[in-house]
Amino acid sequence: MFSKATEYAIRAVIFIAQKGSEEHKLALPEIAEAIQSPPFFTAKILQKLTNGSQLIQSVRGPNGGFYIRPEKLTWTIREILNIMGEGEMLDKCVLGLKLCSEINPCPLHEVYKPIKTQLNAMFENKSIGLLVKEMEAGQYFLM
Amino acid sequence: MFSKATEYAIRAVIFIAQKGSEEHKLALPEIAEAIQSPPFFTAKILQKLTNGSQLIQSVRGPNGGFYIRPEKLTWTIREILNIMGEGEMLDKCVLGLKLCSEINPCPLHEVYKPIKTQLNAMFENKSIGLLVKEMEAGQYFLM
DNA sequence: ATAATTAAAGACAAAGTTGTCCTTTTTTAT
DNA sequence: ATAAAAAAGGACAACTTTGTCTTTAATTAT
Repeated sequence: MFSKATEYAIRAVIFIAQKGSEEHKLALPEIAEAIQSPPFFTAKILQKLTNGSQLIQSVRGPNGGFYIRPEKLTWTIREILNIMGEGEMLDKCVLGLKLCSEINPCPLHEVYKPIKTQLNAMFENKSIGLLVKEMEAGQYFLM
Repeated sequence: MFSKATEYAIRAVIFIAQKGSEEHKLALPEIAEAIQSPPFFTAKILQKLTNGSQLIQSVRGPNGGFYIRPEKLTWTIREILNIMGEGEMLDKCVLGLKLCSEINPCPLHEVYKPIKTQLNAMFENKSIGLLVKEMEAGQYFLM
């Protein structure tokens, strides 16, 4: 469904939100280990998540690392997808038709419509903070 | 959601099933035109669909082209996905966890479960023949 | 101030995807 | 038999994705 980079991005953000804070930043190796992703590749992804939107924060030097500001916990997975450039997937036609719409539907348009709605809801309703709360309540895994 | 190749594959199969027959085979340029796909690339994809599974038939020479045997009309989109090597997408974890399962769930497992079920149903219930029938009933597009 | 630590940035490489073209093979029509 | 038509198959190129490594810059602790 998503690229490797996007999968790693979502997993990394959840882990950082769960285990990190401004007082206790997480270093790259720890993050990569926790989500079982290639460290150098993960570094690139985390840069993307810090750069424009500052969904996560990064600090260099001793005791540096990554954390997420509390106000960013209201952001949803949809925002991660947008940053990673895969947000359009949730609007696109299943068959890749550029002009697919209600008045110009592809053969799967009607069946896919409710599924697409649920996919959108899933990614727009699950905030990072909620995911962390759910993870604390149950036993979930990121690797 | 799917690769370009798979999108083209699904659209091509539907078009061939709708417009072609053993008596009236469809040539590559006509197919590529109808589904707005790059002709040479489409040729490669059609080869994949003929080779092992013979989901579609091909005949060389004058008046040659592509068509689909009536018995293949019971096959579903899922079969196309399998041939194109993207069938696993329907079983995989949204976050790409290799070990994600009921007892080892990722944070999105529960929300995604019913959606995955519907995606599977969508691709396994829509036979090629049914899609053609639906297309004849309404106004649908493949480009 | 200096050294150590950490992420940032850039270069690079391998593999996969998308797409094009050319030659060969098969089949049909004449 | 021959020529024409069509797909099959192989080679190739551009681009993207995934992944690695090295150097640089920033920060902190001493």
